[in-house]
Amino acid sequence: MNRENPTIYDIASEAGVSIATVSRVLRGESSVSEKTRIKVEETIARRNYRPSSIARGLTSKVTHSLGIVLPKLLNPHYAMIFTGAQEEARKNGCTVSLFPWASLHTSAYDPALMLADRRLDGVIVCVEYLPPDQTEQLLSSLRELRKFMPVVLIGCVPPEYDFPAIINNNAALMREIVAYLVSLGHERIAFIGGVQEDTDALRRDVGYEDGLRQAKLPYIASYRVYGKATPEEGKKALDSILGHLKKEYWPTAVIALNDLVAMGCQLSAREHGLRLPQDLSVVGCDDLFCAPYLTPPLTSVNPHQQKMGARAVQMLLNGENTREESDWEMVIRDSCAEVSKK
Amino acid sequence: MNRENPTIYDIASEAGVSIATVSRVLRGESSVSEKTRIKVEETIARRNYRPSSIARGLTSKVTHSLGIVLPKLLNPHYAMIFTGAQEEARKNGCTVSLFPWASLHTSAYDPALMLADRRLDGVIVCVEYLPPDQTEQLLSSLRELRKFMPVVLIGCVPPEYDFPAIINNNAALMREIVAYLVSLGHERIAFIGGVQEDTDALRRDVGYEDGLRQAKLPYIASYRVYGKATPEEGKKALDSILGHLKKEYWPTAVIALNDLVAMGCQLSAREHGLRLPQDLSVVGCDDLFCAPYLTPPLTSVNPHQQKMGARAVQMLLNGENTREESDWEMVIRDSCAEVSKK
DNA sequence: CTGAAAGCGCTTACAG
DNA sequence: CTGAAAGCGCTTACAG
Repeated sequence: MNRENPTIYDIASEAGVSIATVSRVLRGESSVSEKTRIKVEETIARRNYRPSSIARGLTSKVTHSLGIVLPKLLNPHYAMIFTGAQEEARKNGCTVSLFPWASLHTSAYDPALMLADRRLDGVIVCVEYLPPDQTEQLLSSLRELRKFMPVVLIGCVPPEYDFPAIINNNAALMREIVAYLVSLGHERIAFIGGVQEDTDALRRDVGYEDGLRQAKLPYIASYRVYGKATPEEGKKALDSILGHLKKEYWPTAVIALNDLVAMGCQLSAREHGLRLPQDLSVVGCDDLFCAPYLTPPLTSVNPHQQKMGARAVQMLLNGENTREESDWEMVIRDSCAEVSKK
Repeated sequence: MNRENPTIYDIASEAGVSIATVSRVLRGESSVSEKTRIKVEETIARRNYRPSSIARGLTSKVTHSLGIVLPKLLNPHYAMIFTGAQEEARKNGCTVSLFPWASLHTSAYDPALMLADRRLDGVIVCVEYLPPDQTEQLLSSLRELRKFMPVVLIGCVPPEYDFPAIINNNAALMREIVAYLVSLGHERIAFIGGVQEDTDALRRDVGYEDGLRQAKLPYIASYRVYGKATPEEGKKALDSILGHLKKEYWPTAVIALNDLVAMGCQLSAREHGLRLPQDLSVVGCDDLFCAPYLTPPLTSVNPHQQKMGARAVQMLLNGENTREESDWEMVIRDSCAEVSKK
């Protein structure tokens, strides 16, 4: 492997011009004569010369690389955001690097700042639940980071975060889901998932309760079970509802925090001998690729993740400093049924 | 936003030392006296100084950033590889940037070489099926790329690719799956998915046919349907088998190229009134997170994607130039049943 | 143990 | 239209 690649000096001397001229044809400046441009381009091609973006970054202060901070890539929800961001970045000649969320809030050696070292052109941070004490630390990390590069947040961003952001209107989303289930005749609607103190869960609870109120349905505490947004926890949660309540009080519908939780609920329901969707309607959120292939195909809310990712990149690159609400749509499949009349 | 961050000069002058000394404490050299080290560290902390990795990269030739080229992040299979790579990279102080596969083989403006510009410390390329003419181009792109940085390949790498690689032994894997199904009494075993000319499909076909031969079962061409590795194509493929054959010839088991294809097969089977798994056993591959939540929970092959990603990073960082086989294990769930005796 | 100086590979005024 | 020169923010011999 020949790692001795030519530099701008090699090209300049071989083409018989100065490095300034080479730099000009590299950047497509029009002030170069046809003749010397061709000469330079020819030797660039012949030598397979590629200018170092590192050196460019040093002088021009632009690195054409962005960062994205994700809780976990394994949840396709985040993979979709990443993909949207990556595609938009690519259109603008930028790449995007992945940073683990941990680096932002652990008190380990290198907090937010291993990002800062990178001198990125900007970074997208997908926020997720944190215990209160760590929230404090995250915020100050982000403030520090912002001194080095633009930052935009995605997710259910708490109001005290004074950053440009794309936020989910989780309250409105929950209201719509509840209304949909009510329209199918459901009166016992459970809501599963979310960490109790988290902004996300808080906003969802608001919408959930709003929805119930609007339908003149009582809020029943046993129907609200908190937990992490995983299939396992979703299963556990529904297990506990079904285990603690007499059958006549069992919910006829359950709203899951996301599709992962919904998958766990479906499993729990099946294990309890419930027929889906006749005995239990389930609604998820995020509209993962597998939603149509679950049994029954899962009704979910599509939050347009790729669009969010792409929009975040635009905000970063345009220096927009706004707080926007992302849009979403319900995707009705077969996991909800009209409640059966007794 | 104050983008005027201090440089090593600022720190040096404020601490009353030379930039060489600051550089030394930055890199933890022991040859610095306790006293000046403390003095320097104090002013670094006070000014929130972060050395620029860009400038460092220029001098030291090490950028601490890796690249990964993926067909698509939306298939969790690749997200897992990425995650494994990212975690291993992190342990070594590196980040990893995502590059779309397209950039490697389209004849667009910037072929493989937008990667080269980045002067990465190495890049992982996950290979996937390409039409023969593009294969040629990919190979030459990779050879060019390799002049700039170490490259390791992951996947079903064709033998003519003379690169360090982590390869899947797809033939052995297929043999094991066939043997498993045979042990359940199956004799009519279909195999769905894969692009016919592709190395991956080729290797799998070898294993599939080996397996049949070993069980003294005939190879029946109608049971082998090619197609892209998506749920939609998987469904179409099984639809066509079930549509063209009399019921008595329907397969009792189907091996899907991957879990995505398997999901489509399950759907097709259900639509044709087949009970799963009694009437049709299904085996997938990749062991995606949703496999346990499909109906029935899908038996699949886990290829240890995170391990592959991590190993690839090690090879890159250690300059290992080997061709390794990745290991894997079958995860038996409930999607396969003994074939029902007539 | 510490500093002066060269160099990494570019871009960007500034002259001409 | 083109070149000489300074500068981007570091690291690394080389002296001392």
